[in-house]
Amino acid sequence: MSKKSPSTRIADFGARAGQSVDVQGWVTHVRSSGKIAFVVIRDGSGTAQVVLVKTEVQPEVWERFGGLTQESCVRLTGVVREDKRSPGGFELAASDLEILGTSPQDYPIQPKEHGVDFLLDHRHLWLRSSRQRAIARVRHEIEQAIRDFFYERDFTLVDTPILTAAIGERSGLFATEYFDEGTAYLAQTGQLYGEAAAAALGKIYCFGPTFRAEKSKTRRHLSEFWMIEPEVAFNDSEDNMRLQEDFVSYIVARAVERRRPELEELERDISKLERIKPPFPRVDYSDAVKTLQAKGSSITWGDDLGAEDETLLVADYDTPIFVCNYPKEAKAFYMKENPADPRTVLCNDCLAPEGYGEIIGGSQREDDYDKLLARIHEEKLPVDAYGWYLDLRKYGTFVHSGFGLGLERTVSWVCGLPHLREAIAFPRMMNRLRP
RNA sequence: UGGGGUGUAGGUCAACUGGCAGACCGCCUGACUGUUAAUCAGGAAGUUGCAGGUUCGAAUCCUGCCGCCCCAGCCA
Repeated sequence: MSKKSPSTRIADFGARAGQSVDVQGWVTHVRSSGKIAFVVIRDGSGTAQVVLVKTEVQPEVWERFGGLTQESCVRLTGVVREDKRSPGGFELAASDLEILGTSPQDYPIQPKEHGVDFLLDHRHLWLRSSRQRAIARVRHEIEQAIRDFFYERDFTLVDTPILTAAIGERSGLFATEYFDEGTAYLAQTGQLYGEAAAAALGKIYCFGPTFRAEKSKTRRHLSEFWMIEPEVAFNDSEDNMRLQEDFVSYIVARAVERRRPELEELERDISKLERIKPPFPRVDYSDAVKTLQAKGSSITWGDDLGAEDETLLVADYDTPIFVCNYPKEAKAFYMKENPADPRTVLCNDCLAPEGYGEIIGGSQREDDYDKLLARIHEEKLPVDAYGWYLDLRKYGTFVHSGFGLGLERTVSWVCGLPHLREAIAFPRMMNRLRP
């Protein structure tokens, strides 16, 4: 490929009206009317219509145009001009066309309906479509908002390990051999390491991929997903929920503020997002059970909320809600016993509206050495593996709380996606390891 | 893992009670100087998921297997 002057981004067309520029990108569409042709190209910054007139270009340029196919990579030279008939308001009157990368005639993705399986098989190409680009940009904005939120509040980012010994959640683990140390497991959470870091730095968060080998095939589960887990020294469960509602509201507001065009591309009802403001309603677990029973659910005290129960409960609200203080048996061993009702623990789930379900699980952590040890025994967990975790209660134990927010579930909710699989570039699910 | 559904052209789907394998989109060829998922004319394109069975005859009925989707459980 030849070296030429720096190319112009389509996003900058407005500032270059009347000037001659070079543009590099991929052909998304070709329309021809005999002696005039329209080529739509995409360069990552935007899409633009290019106009070629047969009588105004060299014969070989017109010839090359005839060879254009969907997703050909091209370099175009021409003058930017304003034109109401062009989709972006500007178009390029082309004088030269160079094909940088050809594309055969069998490009599989059409601007029409496709089945999910087909699209996921072609995920590497599907990403080029406008809807997928919009989702990627919203996800990016949310990730940046997350980092900004914690940075502004003086949290320290701590990267926790992905390869771990058996520790953390109960459900399925991915295993791999680890030198002479036996089996290592892909991390399901960074929380326990986060607790250790909180005693060093006060306010911390970790943000990374987590792995669950659960054999679940639902619209709300991935085998590999990204989780944000803050942990704050001296926060109790109430402080924890205040942090959560501020955090979620900040993320949503940021997406609405800076990614409105993308949300419109996704046909998201933005008014529903604009209602997301703190405080979020708190519903005590025991009250939730009574409400659900009154609505006809078969739930009894002690059960975890099923998906149907969540939907039933959330139907009364148009903001996220907190369901607080679940029975001990339904929750993880590290959650702090509720002094007001020892059958329960100081915890909360945050349920998103519109049926998106649980986006956060959070709790105050058990800071009493003996009670924590007793819970480890009750759950029949290997005490040896938790020696270092118990040390956090042995050496200067402290009230602390934290939570985990599922990134893909949040992105799905903000974008209004029907399934989690579109919320990440290359989803990993039970039956999908490639591309 | 359990329950329900589904599998036909590159894609999305039709095909009545078992009776000639179809449509649209895309692609190819041609026409067209302002198209917006252009339009018009023509064309190519199939091991009906796989294996077996019933039948004069199977995309269609039966058995087994496989893939995928939805729901549930688990969770974020």
